[in-house]
Amino acid sequence: MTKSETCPEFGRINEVLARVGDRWSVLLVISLARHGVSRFNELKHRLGISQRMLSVTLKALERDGLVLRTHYPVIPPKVEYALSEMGLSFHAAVDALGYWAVDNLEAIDAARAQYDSGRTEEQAD
Amino acid sequence: MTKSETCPEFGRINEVLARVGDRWSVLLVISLARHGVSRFNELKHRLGISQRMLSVTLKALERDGLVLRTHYPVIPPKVEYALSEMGLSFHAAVDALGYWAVDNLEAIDAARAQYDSGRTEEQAD
DNA sequence: CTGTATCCGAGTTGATACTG
DNA sequence: CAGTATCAACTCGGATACAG
Repeated sequence: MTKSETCPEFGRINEVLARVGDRWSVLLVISLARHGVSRFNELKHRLGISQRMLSVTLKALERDGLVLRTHYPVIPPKVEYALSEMGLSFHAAVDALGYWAVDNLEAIDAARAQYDSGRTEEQAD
Repeated sequence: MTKSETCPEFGRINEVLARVGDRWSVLLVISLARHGVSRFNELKHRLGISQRMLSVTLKALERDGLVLRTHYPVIPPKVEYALSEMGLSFHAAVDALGYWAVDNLEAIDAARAQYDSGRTEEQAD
């Protein structure tokens, strides 16, 4: 684990965020919050995620207690995924970040444009 | 960019979050918020980050307008980094996530322990 | 349908060395 | 002190094939 002991100051927080803050986890949580209980292939399609990553991410999220898995012993198999209470609270925090992103999209683009134009002048050789 | 078009449902937001939501960016913003204006090596030590990643992340953050860079033309060189207004607002959102992580550390550990113990029983062959 | 196992290319990160 | 360049190691994600 290269990331477990980044620095004493952040320690576990960083670890948790690293685990639960990756791209697919976040997307999965948002998607589950929006669409409610969903099935495997449903999520797969909705997110455009590979089976492998969906399986891996879902399992990690389940292990961390953010996602609830319900397996119906029928044929063909049927499994439903839903957010737990903790998953819901996590979504709230993530959503805040999402809103921030929306609110600051323009500002970021502007900052980038300005930064890039500044650099362009310099490399005008 | 492999991540730009994850899925039509999330688009740009996902892109921004991917850019600004990575491990080092988050840590850097938190650290700058806590300790205020900081210098390069100061951050390097504080976070236990490599020169390369610090340089890369700082530059990206500066380009996105989250971090302000002040370069003093003295010898030896002195450069100070600080959060911009946008960086501050980003920190607010990120902090919420940090608090969530702190608040749910125990619950996550518990969930993991339970999940793992459940699996241990099963593989008792 | 819901997964798991394997292979493999691509992107990321860190160590090291060097510059201003 | 504050970076940048380069290279090797590692991780991640996707495709594929197979299993329950």
